[in-house]
Amino acid sequence: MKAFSAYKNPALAVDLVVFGYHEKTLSVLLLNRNEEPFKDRWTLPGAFLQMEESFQQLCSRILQTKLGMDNVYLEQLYTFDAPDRDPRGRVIAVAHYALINPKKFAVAAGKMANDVQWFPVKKIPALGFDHKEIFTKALQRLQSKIQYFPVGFQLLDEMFTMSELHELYECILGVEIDRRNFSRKILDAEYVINTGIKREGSQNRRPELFKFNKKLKQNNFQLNIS
Amino acid sequence: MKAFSAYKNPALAVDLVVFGYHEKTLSVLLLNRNEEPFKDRWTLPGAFLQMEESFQQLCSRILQTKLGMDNVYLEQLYTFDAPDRDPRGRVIAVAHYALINPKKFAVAAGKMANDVQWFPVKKIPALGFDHKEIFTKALQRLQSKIQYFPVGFQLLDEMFTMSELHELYECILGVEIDRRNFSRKILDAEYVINTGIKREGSQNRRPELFKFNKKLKQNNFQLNIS
DNA sequence: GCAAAAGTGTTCACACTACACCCATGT
DNA sequence: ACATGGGTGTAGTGTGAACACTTTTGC
Repeated sequence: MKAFSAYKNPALAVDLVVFGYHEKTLSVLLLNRNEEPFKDRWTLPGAFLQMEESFQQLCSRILQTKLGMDNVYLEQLYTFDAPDRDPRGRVIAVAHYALINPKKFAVAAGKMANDVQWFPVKKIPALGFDHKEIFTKALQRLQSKIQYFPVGFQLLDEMFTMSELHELYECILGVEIDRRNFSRKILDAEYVINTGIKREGSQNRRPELFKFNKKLKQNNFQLNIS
Repeated sequence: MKAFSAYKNPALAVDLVVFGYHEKTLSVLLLNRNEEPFKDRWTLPGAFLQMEESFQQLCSRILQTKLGMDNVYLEQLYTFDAPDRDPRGRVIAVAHYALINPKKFAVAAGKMANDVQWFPVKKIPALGFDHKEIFTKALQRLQSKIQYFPVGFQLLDEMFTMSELHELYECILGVEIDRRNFSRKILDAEYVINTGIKREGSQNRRPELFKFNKKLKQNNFQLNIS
């Protein structure tokens, strides 16, 4: 039995598309590279896989060390294999995307110097490597998945109003959705549970607060956007 | 700038789930391993990635050398990373699935000794490694994708009857679909073009032959199964 | 004429859209 | 009283599921 590691293998990395939702804007976390190649260019956070590490562990490592985050929604996206995608040599990137609530990691904002920044998805700068392609694929995945699967709650607080959820969907999908029909669909699908609590401090009528229904039996939800 | 290949990296392989449709049955190609580990067990065909090779190229290499096939529909499925998935050491597998028409590769049947065989998806034997998991994921992907995307034509001949297409969908999805409603949906979505030719040799009325509409503008198709 | 598969049409119910109206709260 | 956002209801339309009938062919 041969030892594979004796052979030359391509390097294996994970790149992360970290989505955050804040002030009615969907954003992505980017790092400003401080070394070649692509020095001073914005890129997705990433790291190389260690020999005994799972993707999950590596993702956590990236999120913790570079971004001070933990315990977030993660999903494998796609594996990018273009032989010339990294000028340093052959690097295969297993892209993942994460959904986080930026508010929860405000503590880590100290680390957030000029070299780590949120960028609205509508205003992504030029990216190094093939990261633009990765980002685009991640956004598409999120947009299609949110139409039939309860993803997106990870971007909000524990409790949220129907309006906030509605705005999130409109923001991610980039379309207008009828407020009342949306509400009915969410309720019919039993995506959320009414906590009975109402949010105080509003200028108008106090909206009801909902939380995500974690014990969702079967998924009836289907949004049908263009 | 460091040379990555100097470091120890996990080995990188591609495993293939090759689907074929024949005599109203969806099948998968399996290889009988003739070496350890999992000697004499059935496994998915696969191979290790070479340093300058793309996934696409590697898939072609596997299909050609092991199976005598070429020019097939291919799609990346998922990347499997469990550290213990291969007893020989750390191997990451980038799974792909392929759709082929077995009839077209009947020539290669000479190669098809006891060690390469089609297995109906309903009768998959115990598989080595984590290949059962890979197979399951591939089938699920195919089942969901066929409901909204014109995949599946690759499994049929160039020209086919509506009944054949209908049977294919029922077979892949494992449900009954109303013949007439199905036909209307396929036609409305402009998935197919009526060639005007009718198939001879039938015992009954001669069915019209269709071919896949390759110039499909936008995809209206949506099947909505269970 | 009969059986069996292929082609076409029709009804009906429900789901989704597009609305309107009332309620609660601050100014 | 009014403006603003929140909560609920309803009428109409269109799509899709369920179903029936006619046509073509071999025996």
